[in-house]
This record gives sequence, C-alpha cells and structure tokens, in this order.
Amino acid sequence: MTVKIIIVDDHQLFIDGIKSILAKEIDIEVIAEANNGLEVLQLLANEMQPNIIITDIRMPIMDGISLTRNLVKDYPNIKILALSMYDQTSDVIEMLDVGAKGYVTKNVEKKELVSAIHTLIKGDYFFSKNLSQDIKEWFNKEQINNSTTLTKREKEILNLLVNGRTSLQMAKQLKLSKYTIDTHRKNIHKKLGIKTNAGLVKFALQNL
Amino acid sequence: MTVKIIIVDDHQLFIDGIKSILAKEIDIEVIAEANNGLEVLQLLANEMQPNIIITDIRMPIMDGISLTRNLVKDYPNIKILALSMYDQTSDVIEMLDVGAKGYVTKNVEKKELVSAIHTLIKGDYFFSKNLSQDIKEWFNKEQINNSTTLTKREKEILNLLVNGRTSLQMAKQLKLSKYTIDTHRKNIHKKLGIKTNAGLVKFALQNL
DNA sequence: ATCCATATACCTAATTGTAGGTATTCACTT
DNA sequence: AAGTGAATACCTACAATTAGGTATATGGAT
Repeated sequence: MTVKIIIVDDHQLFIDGIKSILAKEIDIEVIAEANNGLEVLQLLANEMQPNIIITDIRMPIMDGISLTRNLVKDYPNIKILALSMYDQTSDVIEMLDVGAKGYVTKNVEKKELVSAIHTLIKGDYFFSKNLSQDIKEWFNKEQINNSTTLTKREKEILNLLVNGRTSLQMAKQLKLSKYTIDTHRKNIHKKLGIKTNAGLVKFALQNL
Repeated sequence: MTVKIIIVDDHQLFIDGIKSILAKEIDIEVIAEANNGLEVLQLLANEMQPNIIITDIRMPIMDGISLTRNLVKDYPNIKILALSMYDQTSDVIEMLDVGAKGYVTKNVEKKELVSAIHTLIKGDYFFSKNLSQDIKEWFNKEQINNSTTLTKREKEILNLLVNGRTSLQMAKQLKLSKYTIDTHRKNIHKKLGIKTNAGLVKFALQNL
C-alpha cells in the first residue's frame, strides 16, 4: 500500500526539498501541498485522504499547533509529523502535547525521513536521534503516564526524596537497610524512566 | 522591663507547667491564660497588653493558626511562640507561615523556654534545636527570600540542573570546565542554604 | 586607583548516587 | 499449589555530588 502524504510549509523551498527527497520512493506519494494549516483543512474537506501530514510549526494564518489540534479531533487516523528548525524546542513540545507523533529537523536526511514515515504508519513515535534533552523528557513522561503506578513504599520514598533525605537518612528513619532504600529508588527510576534524584524531584512536584 | 506573657492551651496541665517553669523568672510575668484563641482576642479587647503569646496549635473554638492570623493583623507587636506536640510538623509550618516567630515542643526545658522568650523579644526567630527537617527547610527558605539573588550564570546553571543535567553535561554544553560548574553549584548551595541537587530542584520549582 | 562581585579553573577527599546483579519472604491471585 | 507483585537485603563497580580549600582575570562602582 502506498503512503499518501500532504506537505505543509509556508516556505516553498522546504516543500520542494521534501518532495525531491520522497520522489524516488515507490511506496510514498505526495498527494498535495499546502502553505498553512487552513489550506490543509480545506484539502481534507474536499475528500483528500492522506495517511501522514508533514507540517511546519510556525506558519501564517494557521500554525502547525492549531492544525494538529484540529486534525487529532476530526481526523484521528492521520499521523502528524512535525518539521522544525533547530531552535524551536518548546514549539516542538507543544506539537507533541497536542498530538503530533513524530519530529524531524529541517535538515533531515532522506533515510531518516523515510524511516520516520514508516515508523508513524506502524503507529509508533519517531524522533530525530539528535533531539534535545527536553524532547527526550517529554517522551519519557508520555510513556510513563500510560503505565506507571508506584507502590506505597515507593511513593513514601519518593516523598522523602523530595523532602531532601539521602538514602542513609531514609534508611534510619524507616528502619530499613540502605540497600533496600536504594533498591526502591532504582525501581522508581526504572518505572519513571528517570535517572537522577533531581529528575525525580522535578517529576514528583510536577506530576503528583 | 518585664516581659508580659499570655499562655494559651486547652489543656490546663500545660498551662500550669509553663507557669511553673516561668514562675521564678523575675523579668517574665504571666499576665493571663486562655483555653482557646477566641479568649485571647477577648483579653486583648479588654486592654490587656502582652509582649508574647505562647500558644498551642490545636484547640477548640479557635485554633492557634486562626489566632495567629488575627494577631499579626491587629496586634503586630505581639510575638507568637508556637507550642506543639512532636507530631504536628505540618501544623507548625502553617503557624510559621501565618506569622509565628518561634516554636518549642511541649516537653521544653526551662532554660530553653526562657531563652525562646528573650530571643523573640529581641525580634529574632527561635526554634527548638531538635526540630524536624521540614521546619529547618522552612526557616532556610525564609532567610533566603529576603536576601538572595543568584547571578545570571548561577540562574542558568540552576535551570540546567532542574532540567536534569549533570555537571559534566553542563560543562560540555556551556563550554566550561566541570570544575567551574561545580564551583557555581557550590555557590548556589551556599546562597540558598540547600545542600543537595534534589533540594535545589525543589526550591527552583517552588520559588522561581 | 582600589575594592568587590562575578566568572573562571584547579585540587583532594569523602560521601552519595547510579547501574548491574542476585536472593528471600510474604501476601494475594489464579 | 504455583505464580506474581511487593518489600526486603546484599554485593560490586563506577559516576556524580558534596565540602573544603586556593587562585586568577575582569568589569564596574566608590
């Protein structure tokens, strides 16, 4: 089956770039292009049925974020791949928050773009390998919110951690071995996909 | 000058205890006692002018927190010394938040109580030495909010810390020596009176 | 011109945290 | 009765943080 794509960008240069990258892929077809979000909604209203929309974030008239919000509401089957400049980390995160499924930078290579498209079609997320720390964190949080429940003990220890206790202090307070505290702490790390105490404190304060 | 004191507690036992402790102090006079906050307000309405009110936190009719709120509003010159059981940490913090100037536990020794009274008269804060971690933190925060300004670099590094970077990662990102990052981090620790990264993250998220 | 805060860099030592394991006990579910 | 999740405890090795210094350069304020 051929993957049908609409490309959205207010700079024709990028549209042409993406099109040329995808031109030789036999299982990928660019069925339309648009210069802003509103044009996409018009295309969709006219019975156009893409599988993927590759869209810039900042655009006149309707930006990528508004577009994505509209799409996930009315066309949940269409996957959105955000295309951004390097320096738009917070924009990218907003895109992901409203429902985009992947992100590539505008200097993306052919191989990576094709890979991104196929990944999204399979239902997975795709992110450029050289993405920023903040986007990695977003992804971690996303994974967590669907699947994580801390046990009573783990919550207790996380709480003590937030209140500044070291492993040794917790061990004394709870009359447990330091080893046990560390085991719990490591389990929390694993469950939340967070590697440091500082990160756990941030997570706890923002999500619990 | 004699320090005039009102003692407030719903258990007569404690009132008597405090009175007996203070009986032999020539410069301290217990001018009245009350069993709840409302009684105190009535005493004050009747021209009674204490320098210090020593008050329990949990009491019927009007508790210590409501009382303190009223006192700091209408009688800002009267210092409030919270008297609590061991296990009321969060209550104590609430008392301090609304304006109490000191805290002693109900098993306070004579020397400590007298010292607390004189400390408050001088305008300083007084806390039992064996107070909980949480109250220490409260006190730190109080000190900080009046006096601390982080430099631009320090703010930058604190921000990176909140976002999960290790010293080494920051060093690379900012093209500085790891030693320099650590120096800044230590300076932040000193300025904020916080000893751990986890604590800094908590502080940053709650105060900045 | 000197003082001072800021930013930089280095060093050592001790403590704490991180990551990879294994293992036992207990309560609860299938 | 067997299996599972939760809680406990231990071990090693390595990384990172914490605490205590010292030191230099620079730009702005008195």
